[in-house]
Parts: sequence; structure tokens; C-alpha cells
Amino acid sequence: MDLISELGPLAFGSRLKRLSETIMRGGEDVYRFYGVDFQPKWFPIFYFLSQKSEAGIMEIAEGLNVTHPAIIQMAKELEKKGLIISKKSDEDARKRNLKLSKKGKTLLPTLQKIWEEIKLMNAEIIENQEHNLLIAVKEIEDAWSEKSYLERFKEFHKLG
Amino acid sequence: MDLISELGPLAFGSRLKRLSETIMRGGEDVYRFYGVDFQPKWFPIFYFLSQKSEAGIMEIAEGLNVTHPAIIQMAKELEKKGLIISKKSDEDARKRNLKLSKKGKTLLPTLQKIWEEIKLMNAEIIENQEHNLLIAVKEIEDAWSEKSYLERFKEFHKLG
DNA sequence: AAAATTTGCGTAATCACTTACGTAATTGTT
DNA sequence: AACAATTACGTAAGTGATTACGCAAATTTT
Repeated sequence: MDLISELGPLAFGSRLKRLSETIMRGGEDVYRFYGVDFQPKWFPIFYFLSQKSEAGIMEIAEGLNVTHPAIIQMAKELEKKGLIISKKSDEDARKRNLKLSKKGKTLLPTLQKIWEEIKLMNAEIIENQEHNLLIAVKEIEDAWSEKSYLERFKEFHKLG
Repeated sequence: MDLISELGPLAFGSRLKRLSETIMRGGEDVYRFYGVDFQPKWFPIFYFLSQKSEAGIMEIAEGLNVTHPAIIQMAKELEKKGLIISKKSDEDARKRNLKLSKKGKTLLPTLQKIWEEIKLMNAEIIENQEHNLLIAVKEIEDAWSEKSYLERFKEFHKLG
């Protein structure tokens, strides 16, 4: 019995988190299946660099909508794996630019193939949904960003 | 620009996690607004105990679908706040049973009122959605639990 | 051109879990 | 009854992000 599934909107946070972790873990399996030494959490930054070719820490962080320490952390891992390299910017002494290494660029086509398959498969699951998760999440995100939870709550409370 | 929002199903994990954290953080505000010293993450276990009146660590962990160390952790916090108490089981010397303390029981009606309001408000947000997040998540959860991601992937790959 | 502000990055501490492992108590097997 | 297997719980360490803080370089203000 899973109590949480009966609580409706309450305790929804943990449920979303669990789902996201399930999805992540699924991704791991797929890379392993293809014998590729790559982690799902590296995807966003790696993909970003494959599009942008070169970018600073903050630029990536903003592009991916995560904090910059998170990028530094991932970048460390990817650099350790030799998939990206970093060098100080010439124009701005504060900046450190990241880009795909030779090894990273070599791996890219393989990864792209895998991503494409994952994308297709996920799309299949998602398109079979009556209520589309992606759209639903986007709607909630938008609703939330308009107004803080507390404001919303106070308003609701005043009316109720 | 938020790159993730353009990636479709890929990199969806972190996005869900972030949304869940936003929801959690919103919850904090609401308790604070009511001047109640309670954290959103305590809700599942507290609610569970309000229904079950007494339960062991494992029973709660399974009921809430989290690992037992997580329950131990939360229980420590709730016990520190004096909201629950624990005592060794008489029948089974390995077990430690948790239940609401007097203070916890006293707080319960207030919490229930708050929960009801949160629930109503969330329901309002959710009902205004064209694509219902709750239903969407349930659908995905169900789809996922049927078959592992990897199995699904292999099958997909075989057909594709 | 000096001073104040902002920006880019790095580190440390924290958070809310998880996995891994250990131990004692109970239950099941022969 | 002895042994093996399982169960309940506890602790420790790891994970993947966050906030908080600090510093140096660049930019803006006056």
C-alpha cells in the first residue's frame, strides 16, 4: 500500500522527486546497455556544450536553470572523464570557459544516437498519456512563477 | 532562456525535482504564516501516525514508500520537537513503535485545518490545469511500474 | 580616476534523502 | 533444539543538488 498516492496534492513533492529519480535511474541503464560510460545527469551540460561549443560557468548555469556550484561539480566530473576541457577566458580574467574535448567530440555521435532513441521512447510513453506530463508540469511551473505560493495562499485564504 | 524546457523528455528528472522543491518550500511559508512550527517533509509520517495511531519504523517506511533510515531521521526531528514519542514494542524486542505525543495530538486539529486549506488551494491550481499533473504523474508511475525502463527500452529498440 | 556596484567563479556547509553495512531478535527448517 | 534465513532497526558514508559566503575582476556611477 502506498499511502502517498491517496493524499492528493499533499506530500506531492516527495512523489515527484521519486519519479524523477526513477527516470534518472532508467537513463543509467540505457547508457550501460550501450556500454557507454556516461551518466544521465551529465546530459544537460554536455548537450549544452554540443550546441554552444564554448561557454562560461554562469552561462551554462543560467541556460540549464541550475546554480553555478552544480555546474562546477558536474564539470569536474566530466573533466575527470576527459569529456570536456576548460581554459581561462582571454577577454575576461574572471571567466573559465568549458568546451567538449576531442574525446567528448568523438563520443558525441554515439550519445546523440542514444539520446534520440531515449527521446523517441519517452515520447511514446508520454504521447500515450491522456494527460500529458510535460504539458502539465509546464502549466504548473508557469502558474507558480506568476505568484509565490504564499501570496497565492493568502489570496485564497482571504477569499475562502 | 531555459534550455531544459526545450529538451522535451530528456533531462526531465532535474526539472521535476526542482518543481517538487518549489512545492515543498511553498509549504514552509504556509506553516510559518499560521505560526505553526512544522515542516512540510514531516507531513507524510505525521499524517500516517494520525491515521494509524501507532506503528513501527518499517511499517511507516513501507507505507510511505521511503527507506527506513529516512523515517528514523524524520522521527528524530519530530521527537526532538516533542510531537511524537517512541517506545520499544512489548511483543517484538526488535521493534520500536512511534505514535503522536500529547503535544502532537493537541496540534493535530490545527494541522488538519492547514492541510485542508492547502489541499483546497492546490486542488484549485490543479483543477485549472488543462492537463492534470496529478493524473499525468499517476499515469507515468503506472506505466513505469509495469515494466522496467531498460526492458521497455530493449523492447522499443528491437522494434525500432 | 576613485569609489561603489555587479559579475564570475570557487569553496564550504547543509539538506533530504539514498545505499551499504552491521547487529540483535525472530521465524523457519531439519 | 540447533542452525539458517529473515526481519527490524541503527549508523555511516555517499549523492546531487542547494544556500551562504568570499574574493578578484570588470563595469558603472559620480
